Amino acid sequence: MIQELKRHIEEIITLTDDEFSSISSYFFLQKFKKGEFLIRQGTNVPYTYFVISGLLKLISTDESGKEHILSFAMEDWWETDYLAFYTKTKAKMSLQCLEDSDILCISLENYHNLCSAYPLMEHFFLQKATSGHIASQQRILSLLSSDAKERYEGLLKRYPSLIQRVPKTLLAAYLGVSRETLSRLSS
Amino acid sequence: MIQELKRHIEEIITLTDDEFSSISSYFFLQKFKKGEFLIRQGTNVPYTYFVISGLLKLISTDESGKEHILSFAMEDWWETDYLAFYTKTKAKMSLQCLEDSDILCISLENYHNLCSAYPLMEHFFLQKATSGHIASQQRILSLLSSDAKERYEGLLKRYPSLIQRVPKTLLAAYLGVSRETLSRLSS
DNA sequence: GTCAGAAAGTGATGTATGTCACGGGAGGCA
DNA sequence: TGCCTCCCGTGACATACATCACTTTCTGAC
Repeated sequence: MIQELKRHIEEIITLTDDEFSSISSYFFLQKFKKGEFLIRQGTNVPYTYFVISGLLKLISTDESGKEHILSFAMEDWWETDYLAFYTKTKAKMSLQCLEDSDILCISLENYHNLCSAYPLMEHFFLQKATSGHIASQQRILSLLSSDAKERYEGLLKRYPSLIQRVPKTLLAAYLGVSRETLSRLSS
Repeated sequence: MIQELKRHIEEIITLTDDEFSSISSYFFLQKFKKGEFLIRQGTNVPYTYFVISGLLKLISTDESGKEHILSFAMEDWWETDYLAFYTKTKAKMSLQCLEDSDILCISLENYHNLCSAYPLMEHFFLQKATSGHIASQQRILSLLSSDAKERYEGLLKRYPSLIQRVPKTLLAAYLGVSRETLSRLSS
């Protein structure tokens, strides 16, 4: 199970077995059932999560009760409410399981200690943060420049497996269109 | 001039004068006039830029010739086409001066060398990348959940100085609405 | 197998926003 | 002064999309 993390980290840096076994001790494994919350809007956010298997959604619910999906976190994704996590403030988002999931958790303190002990890991996280930033920018561009249909096609192209795994209602909440509009696009 | 960079870095980490003077040698200063391009869509992106003074826009021009603004880079901002910069591919965006600007430039090679020589700087860049990611996520949320008027008011609140510095046409291109719609919001 | 709830399609209608066209004002420059 | 360009406002009209209401299909629990 923890081997998934090793494989993932070694896509970017190389580690000895000893190093990795020490690194892995900064994490702990937790299993969640479909529907369970890892983070609830308004509560503390003690961990950042790494998805070994399963699928999560990061959502923000507005005053009118409408759910907006900031991201789907699949295998090999890091996710949390980063602002709340780093600043120790209350979550502005919720993180919820769409499937039964195996998750590695790391606390803020352990995260800092890990980076101090292993500068290579800081390098690893920098690359992850950078590519996350690039991906967000791409999404902003698609929201600025594409209509609903183009955004939908782009999503299918980038994550073809998603359409099998989540109901269209959720894809709509990710794309920023109504369920009905998305339904009419397909026809 | 280079002191702006020192002050900026020291908001996050602390450096001796010697360390900083060595760090600063990885950068060089360049002045740009209003209207000049730091990056042109379709060309190489040899540098990441730090804005000492002035104002830039990071834009993507679509097939129909319409400009979309990914960000305004003001004093103390780091900006480039990150994807093109890190992967040494051609720029998908342009970076252009909205005012005469003083800019520090760092090449990819120097960036890597700087991070290797000064792990503290890697830590600094990690924090910057993280907060950039958080800010992008906030922007995605506002595009998903707010209408044009709310987005405009949010922008004014976050960057009240912008409205003095850039024409409304550009604010519209940032918010993802037409110039005309934005104009009608104010009335 | 039955039933309740979720998911998905679809019609009618309302609305926010885009597009096109025009005019007026402010500022740079010969 | 006159001219040109950019910026901004505004009216008329088109359209993409939201919302509401209804129906059908699917699925999972018992």
